[in-house]
Amino acid sequence: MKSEPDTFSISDLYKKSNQIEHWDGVRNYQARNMMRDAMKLGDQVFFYHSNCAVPGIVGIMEVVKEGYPDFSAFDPDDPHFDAKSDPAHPRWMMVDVKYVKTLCRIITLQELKGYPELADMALIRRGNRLSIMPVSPYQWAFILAIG
DNA sequence: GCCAACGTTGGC
DNA sequence: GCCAACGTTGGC
Repeated sequence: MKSEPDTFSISDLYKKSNQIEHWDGVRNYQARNMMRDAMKLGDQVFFYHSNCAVPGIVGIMEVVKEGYPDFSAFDPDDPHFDAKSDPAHPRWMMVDVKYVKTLCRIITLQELKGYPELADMALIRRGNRLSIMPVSPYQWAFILAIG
């Protein structure tokens, strides 16, 4: 899962009470579908810092609540407000994630691009701007091992 | 700040 | 349903 550290970084998650945050504001159908259908309780997730000086994987978190309506879409004062989503027919979903650990170093996008083993990763493929992407068990183990 | 790559919107 | 215009993402 990507987040811009200027907006919400892994240390912001660390500082949350219970170290839990709801992953609101995602307004992309593919990403929503993953939170709605694919992400299950206890699933581990990489935290990726995007749109910053050194983009890359910075830590690990865990799904502690499965997909449910993103209430930030209902609030006209919220920057992620969407009039087409209402509580009766919520369009956008989110999950809750909990801090697990911060990696000892940033595994940078530049480094990730260098491994043939990761060539199939959605993150690596050119032009992929999804904010939530799948990681295969092999890719997960590989990245943990180089971290 | 630039710009390529996407996703969304809306006229037709 | 097509597709041009537009907005956004995010690396660089």
